[in-house]
Amino acid sequence: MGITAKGRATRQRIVEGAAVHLRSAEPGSLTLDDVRAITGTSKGQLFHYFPGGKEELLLAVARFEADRVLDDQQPHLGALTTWTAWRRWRDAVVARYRAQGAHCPLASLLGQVTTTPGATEVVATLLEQWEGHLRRGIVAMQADGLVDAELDAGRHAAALLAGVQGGVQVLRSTGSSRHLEAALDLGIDRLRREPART
Amino acid sequence: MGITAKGRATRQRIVEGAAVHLRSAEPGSLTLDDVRAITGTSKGQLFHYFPGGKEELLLAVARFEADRVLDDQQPHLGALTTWTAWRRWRDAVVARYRAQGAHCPLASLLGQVTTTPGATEVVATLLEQWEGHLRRGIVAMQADGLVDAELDAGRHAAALLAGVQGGVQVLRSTGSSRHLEAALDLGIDRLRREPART
DNA sequence: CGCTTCCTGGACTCGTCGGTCCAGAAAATT
DNA sequence: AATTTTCTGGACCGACGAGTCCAGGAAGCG
Repeated sequence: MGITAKGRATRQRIVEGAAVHLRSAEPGSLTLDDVRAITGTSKGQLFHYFPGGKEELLLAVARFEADRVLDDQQPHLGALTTWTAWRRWRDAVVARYRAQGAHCPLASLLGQVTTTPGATEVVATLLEQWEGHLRRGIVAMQADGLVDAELDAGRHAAALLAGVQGGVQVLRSTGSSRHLEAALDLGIDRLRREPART
Repeated sequence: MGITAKGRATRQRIVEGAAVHLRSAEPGSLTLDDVRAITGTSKGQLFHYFPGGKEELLLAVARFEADRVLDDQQPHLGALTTWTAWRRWRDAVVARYRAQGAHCPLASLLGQVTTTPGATEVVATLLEQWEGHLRRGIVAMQADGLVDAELDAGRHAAALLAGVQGGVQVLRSTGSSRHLEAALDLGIDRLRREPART
């Protein structure tokens, strides 16, 4: 019945191994043989733990990576209640993606999953949580009178998230973090100056 | 010697046919047989016109599509000299990507090209031109006194481009144009209110 | 018309990769 | 200890798709 501790360990090893491969120089397209090689497992095990085959495996890895994305921005992202926190968050994002360079594990991953409901769901969830953190941060700042209460928090959170996403994408293509930094700096700065309206 | 008119026509037919396929429901991965089927050509022709094989073909299609991206934003993008022009440009971008929905031909295309210098070059060029238009628009507005002259045009152009890119990406994942619109509207609005600084 | 060059078609090869299958080792359970 | 379940290894298969090759048709050219 069910699964043993050993089994769970192996499954975990597979997911993490695949993730490691994605972070390597040339992730290109991840093949099951790649996973086998890096994790020291056999085809049998792969299909034992992921009966849905490659797709199920990749989706598991995608979820794993999606969690990392947010984790890497903590603890700042979870407590954007002061300008200092925003600043630290900004730095963490820039640092993370600059270090990552052209290799966005999630991106190269999702490029391989045939556009299936599962894949979009992973992305949607990630974006939702991310934006939620930003929005709650803005609201908290408003509650403390640090940001104009009139400002539409949801709208600004959405725009900021878009800026970050786009900045990262440009960074992946050109290698420069200029756009990411501009989007972050101007986006955060915008929160300060909103009261100047009319 | 060289190439005849007939040959050029065939080559063009191949590129455009491939582009059509990418715009269809399930572009997934474009195979040479797909191209063959849709363009009524043979393997021989494909390799005759693209000796570099699939990669060279895909790159040609990518360049073709990249041009379309900017063309679809004209004439507005080329003459962002009034607030009305900015508004129209904004609407054109939203309309284009909303219509396109989850299918970004360029994105699904570049996902298939093994990260080669050629691929990044296409993207880099596109982004560069795009940003150049935005920057020149801001500068023009500054010259006419419609935008604060102190404002860093390059920085704002970069942030705006990032917002658009990210907005489109979110739209591709979630189907909602909320982020794209927020990024555009707040980004453009920011140009108006900059003088409020300090 | 003869000759060269370009264009077209499609059969064929060959590597890759996801997925299947089953035999047997290792644990758990009684 | 017996038996049942879970775990592991790897040989094997079949599909698919990129790229090769060459024979033959069309078009330019003296």
